[in-house]
Amino acid sequence: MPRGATLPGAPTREDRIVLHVDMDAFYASCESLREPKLRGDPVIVGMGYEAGDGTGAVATASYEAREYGVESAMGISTALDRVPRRSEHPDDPDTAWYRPVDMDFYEEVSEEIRSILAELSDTRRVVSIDEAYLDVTERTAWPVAEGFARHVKQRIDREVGVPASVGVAPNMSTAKIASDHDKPDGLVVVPPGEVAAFLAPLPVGDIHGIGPVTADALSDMGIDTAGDLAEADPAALRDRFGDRGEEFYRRALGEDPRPVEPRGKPKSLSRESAFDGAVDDFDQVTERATGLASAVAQRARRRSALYRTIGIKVVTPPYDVNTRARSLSGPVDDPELVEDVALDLLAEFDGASVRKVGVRVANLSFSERDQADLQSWDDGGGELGEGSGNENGNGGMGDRPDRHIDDQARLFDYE
DNA sequence: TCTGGGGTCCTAGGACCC
DNA sequence: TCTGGGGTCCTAGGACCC
Repeated sequence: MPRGATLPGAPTREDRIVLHVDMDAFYASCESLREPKLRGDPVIVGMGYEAGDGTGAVATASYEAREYGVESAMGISTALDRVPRRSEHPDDPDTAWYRPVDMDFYEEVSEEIRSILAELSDTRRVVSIDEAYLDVTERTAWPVAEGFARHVKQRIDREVGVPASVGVAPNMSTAKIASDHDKPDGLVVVPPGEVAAFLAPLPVGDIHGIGPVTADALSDMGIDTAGDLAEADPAALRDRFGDRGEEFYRRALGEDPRPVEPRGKPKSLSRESAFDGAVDDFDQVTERATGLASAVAQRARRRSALYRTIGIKVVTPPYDVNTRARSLSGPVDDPELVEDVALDLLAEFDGASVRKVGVRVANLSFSERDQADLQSWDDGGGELGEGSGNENGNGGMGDRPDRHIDDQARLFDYE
Protein backbone atom coordinates (compact mmCIF):
# COMPACT_ATOMS: atom_id res chain seq x y z
CA MET A 1 0.00 0.00 0.00
CA PRO A 2 1.26 3.48 -0.84
CA ARG A 3 2.81 5.14 2.10
CA GLY A 4 0.93 8.39 2.08
CA ALA A 5 -2.35 6.54 2.05
CA THR A 6 -5.08 7.59 4.44
CA LEU A 7 -7.98 5.40 5.37
CA PRO A 8 -11.20 6.67 3.94
CA GLY A 9 -13.48 8.01 6.63
CA ALA A 10 -10.63 8.50 9.08
CA PRO A 11 -9.56 12.09 8.58
CA THR A 12 -6.63 13.19 10.69
CA ARG A 13 -8.26 15.75 12.91
CA GLU A 14 -5.47 18.19 13.35
CA ASP A 15 -7.85 20.91 14.42
CA ARG A 16 -8.00 19.54 17.94
CA ILE A 17 -6.68 21.45 20.90
CA VAL A 18 -4.79 19.15 23.25
CA LEU A 19 -3.21 20.17 26.54
CA HIS A 20 -0.51 18.23 28.27
CA VAL A 21 -0.31 19.11 31.96
CA ASP A 22 2.86 17.98 33.66
CA MET A 23 3.55 18.80 37.30
CA ASP A 24 7.03 20.13 38.03
CA ALA A 25 9.15 17.91 40.32
CA PHE A 26 5.87 16.72 41.73
CA TYR A 27 6.95 14.79 44.82
CA ALA A 28 9.30 17.57 45.86
CA SER A 29 6.57 20.17 45.27
CA CYS A 30 4.23 18.15 47.48
CA GLU A 31 6.80 18.10 50.26
CA SER A 32 7.17 21.87 50.01
CA LEU A 33 3.42 22.21 50.09
CA ARG A 34 3.25 20.30 53.34
CA GLU A 35 6.31 22.01 54.82
CA PRO A 36 6.50 25.55 53.52
CA LYS A 37 9.95 26.09 55.02
CA LEU A 38 11.30 23.82 52.26
CA ARG A 39 10.10 26.16 49.55
CA GLY A 40 12.90 27.57 47.43
CA ASP A 41 15.47 25.18 48.89
CA PRO A 42 16.88 22.02 47.32
CA VAL A 43 14.52 19.14 48.12
CA ILE A 44 15.32 15.50 47.40
CA VAL A 45 12.64 12.86 47.73
CA GLY A 46 14.03 9.35 47.87
CA MET A 47 12.84 5.86 48.47
CA GLY A 48 14.28 3.06 50.47
CA TYR A 49 16.93 5.07 52.25
CA GLU A 50 15.27 5.66 55.58
CA ALA A 51 15.26 2.10 56.88
CA GLY A 52 18.46 0.62 55.55
CA ASP A 53 20.57 3.61 54.58
CA GLY A 54 22.57 3.92 51.44
CA THR A 55 20.66 1.64 49.11
CA GLY A 56 17.82 3.89 47.99
CA ALA A 57 17.39 6.03 44.92
CA VAL A 58 16.21 9.55 44.19
CA ALA A 59 12.57 9.62 43.16
CA THR A 60 12.39 13.35 42.51
CA ALA A 61 14.76 16.25 42.98
CA SER A 62 13.46 19.82 43.07
CA TYR A 63 14.86 22.14 40.43
CA GLU A 64 17.00 23.77 43.11
CA ALA A 65 18.49 20.34 43.89
CA ARG A 66 19.09 19.63 40.20
CA GLU A 67 21.51 22.56 40.17
CA TYR A 68 23.77 20.38 42.28
CA GLY A 69 23.66 17.62 39.70
CA VAL A 70 21.11 15.48 41.47
CA GLU A 71 18.79 13.56 39.13
CA SER A 72 16.04 11.07 39.58
CA ALA A 73 17.03 7.40 39.69
CA MET A 74 20.41 8.41 41.07
CA GLY A 75 21.57 6.50 44.13
CA ILE A 76 20.98 8.35 47.37
CA SER A 77 24.63 7.98 48.30
CA THR A 78 25.66 9.79 45.11
CA ALA A 79 23.12 12.50 45.81
CA LEU A 80 24.48 12.90 49.34
CA ASP A 81 27.96 13.34 47.88
CA ARG A 82 26.74 16.18 45.71
CA VAL A 83 24.62 17.90 48.28
CA PRO A 84 24.57 16.90 51.96
CA ARG A 85 21.62 16.91 54.31
CA ARG A 86 20.42 20.21 55.65
CA SER A 87 19.62 18.48 58.92
CA GLU A 88 23.30 17.79 59.48
CA HIS A 89 24.45 21.27 58.48
CA PRO A 90 21.64 23.60 59.54
CA ASP A 91 23.47 26.80 58.66
CA ASP A 92 24.91 25.73 55.33
CA PRO A 93 22.84 26.89 52.34
CA ASP A 94 24.61 24.36 50.07
CA THR A 95 22.56 21.53 51.49
CA ALA A 96 19.28 19.83 50.70
CA TRP A 97 16.21 18.61 52.53
CA TYR A 98 15.89 14.85 52.19
CA ARG A 99 12.44 13.40 52.54
CA PRO A 100 11.12 9.83 52.15
CA VAL A 101 8.47 9.11 49.52
CA ASP A 102 4.93 9.43 50.87
CA MET A 103 2.72 8.18 48.07
CA ASP A 104 -0.50 8.48 50.04
CA PHE A 105 0.00 12.20 50.42
CA TYR A 106 1.01 12.68 46.77
CA GLU A 107 -2.11 10.76 45.72
CA GLU A 108 -4.26 13.14 47.73
CA VAL A 109 -2.68 16.16 46.07
CA SER A 110 -2.97 14.50 42.68
CA GLU A 111 -6.65 13.87 43.28
CA GLU A 112 -7.24 17.57 43.91
CA ILE A 113 -5.52 18.41 40.67
CA ARG A 114 -7.53 15.81 38.78
CA SER A 115 -10.79 17.27 39.97
CA ILE A 116 -9.78 20.68 38.64
CA LEU A 117 -8.80 19.14 35.31
CA ALA A 118 -12.15 17.35 35.22
CA GLU A 119 -13.92 20.69 35.41
CA LEU A 120 -11.84 22.15 32.63
CA SER A 121 -12.03 19.43 29.99
CA ASP A 122 -14.41 16.97 28.39
CA THR A 123 -12.04 14.07 27.91
CA ARG A 124 -8.79 13.34 29.62
CA ARG A 125 -6.11 10.75 29.85
CA VAL A 126 -4.43 10.60 33.21
CA VAL A 127 -1.05 9.12 32.45
CA SER A 128 0.44 9.05 35.91
CA ILE A 129 0.20 10.69 39.29
CA ASP A 130 1.62 13.93 37.91
CA GLU A 131 0.67 14.02 34.25
CA ALA A 132 -2.45 14.23 32.11
CA TYR A 133 -3.65 15.04 28.60
CA LEU A 134 -6.80 17.09 28.09
CA ASP A 135 -8.85 17.50 24.96
CA VAL A 136 -10.21 21.01 25.22
CA THR A 137 -11.31 21.49 21.62
CA GLU A 138 -14.83 22.28 22.74
CA ARG A 139 -13.72 24.56 25.55
CA THR A 140 -11.51 27.06 23.80
CA ALA A 141 -10.18 28.15 20.41
CA TRP A 142 -6.69 28.55 19.03
CA PRO A 143 -6.54 32.36 19.23
CA VAL A 144 -7.24 32.22 22.97
CA ALA A 145 -5.71 28.83 23.79
CA GLU A 146 -2.78 30.39 25.60
CA GLY A 147 -5.11 32.21 27.98
CA PHE A 148 -6.99 28.98 28.58
CA ALA A 149 -3.79 27.11 29.38
CA ARG A 150 -2.71 29.90 31.70
CA HIS A 151 -6.01 29.59 33.49
CA VAL A 152 -5.39 25.86 34.01
CA LYS A 153 -1.98 26.55 35.47
CA GLN A 154 -3.28 29.29 37.72
CA ARG A 155 -6.12 27.25 39.09
CA ILE A 156 -3.77 24.44 40.02
CA ASP A 157 -1.39 26.88 41.60
CA ARG A 158 -4.01 28.83 43.53
CA GLU A 159 -6.24 25.98 44.62
CA VAL A 160 -3.66 23.27 45.21
CA GLY A 161 -0.42 25.16 45.52
CA VAL A 162 1.95 23.27 43.23
CA PRO A 163 3.47 24.36 39.92
CA ALA A 164 2.68 22.80 36.57
CA SER A 165 4.02 23.07 33.06
CA VAL A 166 1.54 23.02 30.21
CA GLY A 167 1.94 22.32 26.52
CA VAL A 168 -0.74 23.06 23.94
CA ALA A 169 -0.75 21.51 20.48
CA PRO A 170 -3.05 19.83 17.96
CA ASN A 171 -2.15 16.34 19.24
CA MET A 172 -0.81 14.45 22.24
CA SER A 173 2.70 13.80 21.01
CA THR A 174 3.40 17.45 20.24
CA ALA A 175 1.65 18.70 23.39
CA LYS A 176 3.88 16.45 25.47
CA ILE A 177 7.01 17.84 23.88
CA ALA A 178 5.66 21.37 24.33
CA SER A 179 5.04 20.94 28.06
CA ASP A 180 8.58 19.71 28.45
CA HIS A 181 10.07 22.50 26.42
CA ASP A 182 10.09 25.24 29.02
CA LYS A 183 10.02 23.46 32.36
CA PRO A 184 9.57 24.33 35.16
CA ASP A 185 6.49 26.54 35.23
CA GLY A 186 6.38 26.43 31.44
CA LEU A 187 3.63 27.35 29.04
CA VAL A 188 4.26 26.56 25.39
CA VAL A 189 1.61 26.83 22.69
CA VAL A 190 2.20 25.25 19.30
CA PRO A 191 -0.68 26.08 16.96
CA PRO A 192 -1.40 23.80 13.99
CA GLY A 193 0.58 25.79 11.44
CA GLU A 194 3.71 25.86 13.54
CA VAL A 195 4.11 22.23 14.51
CA ALA A 196 6.73 21.27 11.93
CA ALA A 197 8.86 24.33 12.59
CA PHE A 198 8.64 23.81 16.34
CA LEU A 199 9.73 20.19 16.17
CA ALA A 200 12.41 20.38 13.48
CA PRO A 201 15.37 21.59 15.59
CA LEU A 202 14.71 19.31 18.55
CA PRO A 203 16.86 16.22 19.20
CA VAL A 204 15.07 12.96 18.33
CA GLY A 205 15.32 11.93 21.97
CA ASP A 206 12.71 14.56 22.82
CA ILE A 207 10.09 12.47 21.05
CA HIS A 208 8.13 10.26 23.40
CA GLY A 209 9.11 6.65 22.75
CA ILE A 210 12.62 7.40 21.52
CA GLY A 211 15.08 6.55 24.27
CA PRO A 212 18.87 6.36 24.32
CA VAL A 213 19.09 3.10 22.36
CA THR A 214 16.88 4.26 19.52
CA ALA A 215 18.46 7.71 19.49
CA ASP A 216 21.88 6.11 19.04
CA ALA A 217 20.63 3.88 16.25
CA LEU A 218 19.06 6.86 14.52
CA SER A 219 22.24 8.84 14.92
CA ASP A 220 24.10 6.05 13.14
CA MET A 221 21.73 6.62 10.25
CA GLY A 222 22.61 10.31 10.27
CA ILE A 223 19.38 11.27 11.95
CA ASP A 224 19.82 13.52 14.95
CA THR A 225 16.95 15.99 14.98
CA ALA A 226 13.22 15.64 14.53
CA GLY A 227 13.73 17.57 11.30
CA ASP A 228 16.18 14.91 10.06
CA LEU A 229 13.70 12.25 11.03
CA ALA A 230 10.85 13.97 9.21
CA GLU A 231 12.95 14.01 6.05
CA ALA A 232 14.12 10.41 6.34
CA ASP A 233 12.83 7.58 4.18
CA PRO A 234 9.96 5.94 6.06
CA ALA A 235 10.68 2.62 4.34
CA ALA A 236 14.22 2.63 5.69
CA LEU A 237 12.90 3.42 9.16
CA ARG A 238 10.43 0.60 8.92
CA ASP A 239 13.20 -1.78 7.86
CA ARG A 240 15.30 -0.85 10.83
CA PHE A 241 12.69 -0.37 13.54
CA GLY A 242 9.57 -2.17 12.35
CA ASP A 243 6.21 -0.62 13.09
CA ARG A 244 7.80 1.73 15.55
CA GLY A 245 9.89 3.24 12.78
CA GLU A 246 6.87 4.62 11.04
CA GLU A 247 5.47 5.79 14.31
CA PHE A 248 8.63 7.82 14.97
CA TYR A 249 8.49 9.28 11.49
CA ARG A 250 4.93 10.46 11.97
CA ARG A 251 5.64 11.91 15.37
CA ALA A 252 8.57 13.82 13.94
CA LEU A 253 6.24 15.25 11.33
CA GLY A 254 3.94 16.29 14.14
CA GLU A 255 1.25 13.78 13.24
CA ASP A 256 -0.44 11.84 15.98
CA PRO A 257 -4.04 10.81 15.42
CA ARG A 258 -4.54 9.12 18.80
CA PRO A 259 -7.65 10.49 20.46
CA VAL A 260 -7.37 11.67 24.04
CA GLU A 261 -9.15 8.91 25.89
CA PRO A 262 -9.01 7.50 29.39
CA ARG A 263 -6.63 4.71 30.20
CA GLY A 264 -8.12 1.26 30.40
CA LYS A 265 -7.67 -1.20 33.18
CA PRO A 266 -4.21 -2.43 34.10
CA LYS A 267 -2.72 -5.36 32.19
CA SER A 268 -0.40 -6.56 34.89
CA LEU A 269 0.42 -6.00 38.52
CA SER A 270 3.78 -6.58 40.11
CA ARG A 271 5.92 -6.09 43.17
CA GLU A 272 9.65 -6.17 43.19
CA SER A 273 12.40 -5.51 45.63
CA ALA A 274 16.15 -5.02 45.49
CA PHE A 275 18.67 -6.45 47.89
CA ASP A 276 21.38 -4.40 49.45
CA GLY A 277 24.01 -5.47 46.96
CA ALA A 278 23.75 -9.01 45.60
CA VAL A 279 22.66 -12.00 47.64
CA ASP A 280 23.92 -15.57 47.24
CA ASP A 281 21.80 -17.07 49.95
CA PHE A 282 18.86 -18.65 48.15
CA ASP A 283 16.83 -18.81 51.36
CA GLN A 284 16.90 -15.05 51.51
CA VAL A 285 15.73 -14.79 47.93
CA THR A 286 12.95 -17.28 48.56
CA GLU A 287 11.84 -15.44 51.64
CA ARG A 288 11.72 -12.13 49.80
CA ALA A 289 9.84 -13.67 46.89
CA THR A 290 7.29 -15.18 49.25
CA GLY A 291 6.54 -11.76 50.69
CA LEU A 292 6.24 -10.22 47.24
CA ALA A 293 3.93 -13.00 46.07
CA SER A 294 1.55 -12.37 48.90
CA ALA A 295 1.72 -8.60 48.37
CA VAL A 296 0.99 -8.89 44.69
CA ALA A 297 -1.92 -11.28 45.30
CA GLN A 298 -3.32 -8.83 47.82
CA ARG A 299 -2.97 -5.98 45.38
CA ALA A 300 -4.83 -7.97 42.75
CA ARG A 301 -7.61 -8.83 45.15
CA ARG A 302 -8.00 -5.24 46.25
CA ARG A 303 -8.44 -4.30 42.61
CA SER A 304 -10.85 -7.17 41.91
CA ALA A 305 -8.42 -8.54 39.38
CA LEU A 306 -8.19 -12.18 38.43
CA TYR A 307 -4.98 -13.33 36.81
CA ARG A 308 -4.17 -16.13 34.46
CA THR A 309 -0.40 -15.76 34.33
CA ILE A 310 2.05 -15.73 37.22
CA GLY A 311 5.63 -14.70 36.69
CA ILE A 312 8.87 -13.77 38.36
CA LYS A 313 11.76 -11.51 37.58
CA VAL A 314 15.27 -12.15 38.78
CA VAL A 315 18.03 -9.62 38.28
CA THR A 316 21.52 -11.09 38.44
CA PRO A 317 24.83 -9.23 38.26
CA PRO A 318 25.89 -7.17 36.48
CA TYR A 319 22.31 -6.28 35.61
CA ASP A 320 20.80 -9.18 33.74
CA VAL A 321 17.06 -9.26 33.83
CA ASN A 322 15.56 -12.76 33.71
CA THR A 323 11.86 -13.35 33.51
CA ARG A 324 9.90 -16.56 33.80
CA ALA A 325 6.16 -16.99 33.56
CA ARG A 326 3.54 -19.67 33.61
CA SER A 327 -0.01 -19.41 32.40
CA LEU A 328 -2.90 -21.23 34.03
CA SER A 329 -5.87 -22.74 32.31
CA GLY A 330 -8.17 -20.05 33.66
CA PRO A 331 -8.25 -16.83 35.67
CA VAL A 332 -7.82 -17.14 39.43
CA ASP A 333 -7.62 -15.18 42.63
CA ASP A 334 -5.41 -17.48 44.64
CA PRO A 335 -2.59 -16.11 46.81
CA GLU A 336 -1.27 -19.57 47.65
CA LEU A 337 -1.01 -20.44 44.01
CA VAL A 338 0.88 -17.23 43.31
CA GLU A 339 3.39 -18.21 45.94
CA ASP A 340 3.65 -21.82 44.76
CA VAL A 341 4.18 -20.93 41.14
CA ALA A 342 6.57 -18.08 41.93
CA LEU A 343 8.75 -20.31 44.09
CA ASP A 344 8.62 -23.07 41.53
CA LEU A 345 9.81 -20.72 38.79
CA LEU A 346 12.41 -19.34 41.14
CA ALA A 347 13.95 -22.77 41.73
CA GLU A 348 15.87 -22.43 38.48
CA PHE A 349 17.88 -19.63 40.08
CA ASP A 350 18.94 -21.60 43.14
CA GLY A 351 22.62 -20.88 43.55
CA ALA A 352 22.58 -17.71 41.51
CA SER A 353 23.63 -14.37 42.86
CA VAL A 354 20.57 -12.12 42.95
CA ARG A 355 20.30 -8.34 43.10
CA LYS A 356 16.61 -8.01 42.77
CA VAL A 357 13.56 -10.22 42.68
CA GLY A 358 9.99 -9.56 41.57
CA VAL A 359 6.62 -11.27 41.30
CA ARG A 360 4.04 -10.40 38.72
CA VAL A 361 0.53 -11.39 37.74
CA ALA A 362 -0.74 -10.75 34.24
CA ASN A 363 -3.44 -11.66 31.79
CA LEU A 364 -5.82 -9.87 34.09
CA SER A 365 -9.57 -9.96 33.95
CA PHE A 366 -11.94 -8.07 36.15
CA SER A 367 -15.09 -9.16 37.83
CA GLU A 368 -17.38 -6.33 36.82
CA ARG A 369 -19.43 -6.34 40.01
CA ASP A 370 -17.23 -4.64 42.53
CA GLN A 371 -15.61 -2.27 40.11
CA ALA A 372 -18.05 0.59 40.57
CA ASP A 373 -17.07 1.75 44.03
CA LEU A 374 -13.38 1.22 43.65
CA GLN A 375 -11.48 4.18 42.35
CA SER A 376 -12.25 4.17 38.69
CA TRP A 377 -9.51 3.27 36.32
CA ASP A 378 -11.39 5.10 33.66
CA ASP A 379 -11.05 8.72 34.44
CA GLY A 380 -13.11 9.89 31.54
CA GLY A 381 -15.70 12.60 31.32
CA GLY A 382 -18.07 12.32 34.25
CA GLU A 383 -21.16 11.76 32.16
CA LEU A 384 -19.61 8.73 30.55
CA GLY A 385 -19.27 7.06 33.92
CA GLU A 386 -22.24 4.78 34.00
CA GLY A 387 -22.20 2.99 30.66
CA SER A 388 -18.89 1.32 31.21
CA GLY A 389 -20.11 -1.16 33.80
CA ASN A 390 -21.27 -3.69 31.25
CA GLU A 391 -23.28 -5.82 33.59
CA ASN A 392 -23.52 -9.25 32.08
CA GLY A 393 -25.66 -12.10 33.25
CA ASN A 394 -23.34 -14.09 35.49
CA GLY A 395 -23.96 -11.99 38.56
CA GLY A 396 -23.61 -14.45 41.40
CA MET A 397 -20.64 -16.33 40.12
CA GLY A 398 -17.15 -15.70 41.22
CA ASP A 399 -18.13 -14.53 44.66
CA ARG A 400 -15.75 -16.93 46.24
CA PRO A 401 -12.89 -17.60 43.88
CA ASP A 402 -12.34 -21.30 43.87
CA ARG A 403 -8.98 -22.83 44.37
CA HIS A 404 -9.36 -25.18 41.44
CA ILE A 405 -8.21 -23.43 38.38
CA ASP A 406 -10.23 -25.52 36.01
CA ASP A 407 -13.39 -24.51 37.81
CA GLN A 408 -12.31 -20.95 37.42
CA ALA A 409 -11.86 -21.39 33.75
CA ARG A 410 -15.45 -22.51 33.48
CA LEU A 411 -16.82 -19.82 35.74
CA PHE A 412 -15.30 -17.00 33.84
CA ASP A 413 -15.88 -17.60 30.24
CA TYR A 414 -14.67 -14.50 28.56
CA GLU A 415 -15.78 -14.19 24.97
C1' DT B 1 24.64 7.22 36.74
C1' DC B 2 27.17 0.88 39.22
C1' DT B 3 20.87 0.84 38.56
C1' DG B 4 14.44 1.72 42.86
C1' DG B 5 9.66 0.32 41.76
C1' DG B 6 5.68 -0.10 38.77
C1' DG B 7 4.07 -0.22 34.46
C1' DT B 8 3.36 -0.50 28.79
C1' DC B 9 4.21 -2.12 24.21
C1' DC B 10 6.81 -4.66 20.63
C1' DT B 11 9.35 -8.57 18.70
C1' DA B 12 10.77 -13.19 17.78
C1' DG B 13 10.62 -18.08 17.93
C1' DG B 14 8.14 -22.31 18.95
C1' DA B 15 3.87 -24.97 19.50
C1' DC B 16 -0.28 -26.00 17.65
C1' DC B 17 -4.29 -25.74 14.63
C1' DC B 18 -6.59 -25.62 10.19
C1' DT C 1 5.28 -38.53 3.46
C1' DC C 2 6.57 -33.91 0.66
C1' DT C 3 4.54 -29.89 1.79
C1' DG C 4 1.98 -24.31 1.83
C1' DG C 5 0.33 -20.50 4.33
C1' DG C 6 -2.42 -18.21 7.94
C1' DG C 7 -3.69 -17.49 12.65
C1' DT C 8 -3.24 -17.61 17.67
C1' DC C 9 -1.19 -18.42 22.02
C1' DC C 10 2.78 -18.70 24.93
C1' DT C 11 7.35 -17.36 26.74
C1' DA C 12 11.43 -14.38 27.04
C1' DG C 13 13.72 -10.36 26.28
C1' DG C 14 14.21 -5.48 25.25
C1' DA C 15 13.16 -0.58 25.05
C1' DC C 16 10.86 2.89 27.08
C1' DC C 17 8.16 5.80 30.38
C1' DC C 18 7.08 8.05 34.94
